[in-house]
Amino acid sequence: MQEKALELLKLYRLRNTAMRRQVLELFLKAGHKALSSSNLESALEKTDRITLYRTLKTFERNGIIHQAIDGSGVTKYALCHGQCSEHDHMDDHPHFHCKDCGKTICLEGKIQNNVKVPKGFIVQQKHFILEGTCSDCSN
Amino acid sequence: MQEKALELLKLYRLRNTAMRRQVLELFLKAGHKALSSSNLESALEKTDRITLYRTLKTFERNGIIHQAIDGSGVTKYALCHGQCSEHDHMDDHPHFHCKDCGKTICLEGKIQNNVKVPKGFIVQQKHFILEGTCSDCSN
DNA sequence: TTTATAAATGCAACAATGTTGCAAAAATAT
DNA sequence: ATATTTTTGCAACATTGTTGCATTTATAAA
Ligand SMILES: [Mn+2]
Ligand SMILES: [Mn+2]
Ligand SMILES: [Zn+2]
Ligand SMILES: [Zn+2]
Repeated sequence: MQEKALELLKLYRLRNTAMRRQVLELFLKAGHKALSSSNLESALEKTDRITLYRTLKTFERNGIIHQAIDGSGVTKYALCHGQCSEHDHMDDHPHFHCKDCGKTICLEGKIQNNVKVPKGFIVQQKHFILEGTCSDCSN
Repeated sequence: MQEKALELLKLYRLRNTAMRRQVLELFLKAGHKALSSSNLESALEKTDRITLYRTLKTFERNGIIHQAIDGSGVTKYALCHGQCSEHDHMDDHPHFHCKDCGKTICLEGKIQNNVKVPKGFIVQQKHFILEGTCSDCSN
């Protein structure tokens, strides 16, 4: 994971700092699971929430992570698996939010939509949230 | 509108207070538009944000209003037009969020979904958010 | 390898929002 | 009119988002 993290930082021309390395490793480890600031904070050795905040913004801006909208009111991010770029995130997949454990994960597949919007409305992005119980919690 | 508000309070057996009447009237006037606490606060004459908070919770609990999840990070509520009940909201319709003016509205129609969830996952609710530019902002 | 430069960090500071406890006030039931 | 039950308003606290600025650090240049 460490190599992958360094690789990514180099690829995106971001300076190699302890915070960035660690946060990136946590996202790589998380895979399709979305992480909140507080998730990350408790997993980090040294934690300054402002620096973390800016790190997340930087990663988001660069298309390394995307916000996983889950309707919980908690801001969560997950690794971009496809190819995202600045302000043009391709995270066009549904998210599942478990009400029991609070976990949010990125699901496979594109969002289908046959929603009719009123005249004059222009749709630029879509978010599909499924809420319920995850496999860990349903047993 | 005043009569309608009083009617609803009676129907749900909620005590007729100034805050409840006014908030309800604002929702009735808003129609399909979702309102945030701060929206409401600036529209109210007398505003105690805690009382407003509890009023919204009460209305939500009773199925008078539902949260309009729009991914903006701002909690917004809109009138339940169908028949919602405690903890069983039927707000099974998409929401449109305008990035330009921040407005969120409830769209017509049920949410379609052909999303495949992994084994063991149980879906209880769905949210569909369309983001873009509303008719007021697209001109 | 040292030094210069550009960027990131850490802290203070502030705002907004969510949330509970509790005494006082108000709405309804008796 | 009075008793009972709810609601309100305030204090208080927590979490999160956000910016400015001086200091530190990473990288580029010499
Ligand atoms: Mn995702
Ligand atoms: Mn709605
Ligand atoms: Zn779960
Ligand atoms: Zn708009």
